[in-house]
Amino acid sequence: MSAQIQRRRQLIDATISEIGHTGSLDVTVGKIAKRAGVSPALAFHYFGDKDRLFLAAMRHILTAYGLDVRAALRGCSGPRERLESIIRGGFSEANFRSDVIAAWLNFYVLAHRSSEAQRLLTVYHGRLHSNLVHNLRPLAGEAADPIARRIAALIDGLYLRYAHFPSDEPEASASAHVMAALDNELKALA
Amino acid sequence: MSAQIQRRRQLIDATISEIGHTGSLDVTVGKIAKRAGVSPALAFHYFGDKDRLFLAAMRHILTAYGLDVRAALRGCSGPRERLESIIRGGFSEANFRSDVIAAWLNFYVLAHRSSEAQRLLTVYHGRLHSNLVHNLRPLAGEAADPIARRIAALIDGLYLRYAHFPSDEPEASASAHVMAALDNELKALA
DNA sequence: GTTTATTGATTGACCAGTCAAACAATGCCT
DNA sequence: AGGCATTGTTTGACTGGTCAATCAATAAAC
Repeated sequence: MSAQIQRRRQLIDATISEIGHTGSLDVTVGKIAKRAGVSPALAFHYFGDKDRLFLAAMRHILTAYGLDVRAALRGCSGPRERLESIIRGGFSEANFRSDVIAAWLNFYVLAHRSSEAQRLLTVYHGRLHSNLVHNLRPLAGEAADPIARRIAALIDGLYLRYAHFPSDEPEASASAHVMAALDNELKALA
Repeated sequence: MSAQIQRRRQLIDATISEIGHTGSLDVTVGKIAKRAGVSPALAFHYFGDKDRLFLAAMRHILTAYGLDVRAALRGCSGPRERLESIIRGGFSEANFRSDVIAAWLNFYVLAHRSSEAQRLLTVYHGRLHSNLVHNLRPLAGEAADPIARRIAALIDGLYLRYAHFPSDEPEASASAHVMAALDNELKALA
């Protein structure tokens, strides 16, 4: 029973790591298994097929991200503080690792083919959007929705850039950019 | 001699179209050739290998984009007008087709592996950035650089979202979002 | 008749997924 | 405690299919 979840976890980690290494979903189950130190057949035994292994890896990343944000939100009082937590969550250490970024990017590509991937992506977008809107409402009223869309897109865009030019936008700078944009949005309302 | 460029063009179009159809770079030369109405061997004859065919397709998209923007800039007088042209260029009909978007997305993934792809991507980023900065300078002075980074990232982010939720952000709305962000940036300086 | 364009046939590598068998642990009976 | 069955874990060997790339041969053009 314990071996089961241990192996699954091992294989999921190896999957993310291997995607990060090659930079694409063009990764063989053999390579993943070797990285995890088990035989390829075991991966099929636990996940059924390659796609389900990828989806499990992505689900793992998404829940980790969700936990991160929720933990950060716990210590906040005002909406402004909460918005900053949400923003920082997107660029937190755990999500800004280059292998995680590569997995995200490829996840976007996978969403073109796999309806389950598309569903997961929709869940992420929906959560981010509603988090942003909820905390923007008291500060921006009616304008909360369009502002949230711009902030979310800006986060994605900065993320995408970091994926290829790490030195360009280090972690802190990425958050700072989004904060600045948020400031501008709110200032413009006055 | 003319057949050469005609076939190349045919194959490049088929490549983009096929990437758009499957939504990924996981596309066989056979499929591309069939779509172009020629034998697979011909693709190898003209492009050498698969990667070079992809790169040629991407170069084609990038030059088309560059021409679009340059043409739009021609009719503009002030920096503000030029900025709007640049923004609209990113979301122009030609670049906002779903197959072109799919190609872009996969191009980002390809840039992880292929140094030539990375080079092309850098060229695009550099051109966009310098276009933005050049026209922001008279309006924003010192702040031109960081603003340009945010605008560029916002464009990329909105583009990425449209890739999966076309109904969410129709063409006009995407430009409008970026214009709004630009307004906010400039207003905040005052 | 020579060059250019094009193809069909083929090859060699790789890879997702299967399967039956080996191996380990766990409990259960006496 | 010691054997024995049952269940879960892990693997090596294999297969069927796919695909990039090659090449020698044919058709077209000039």
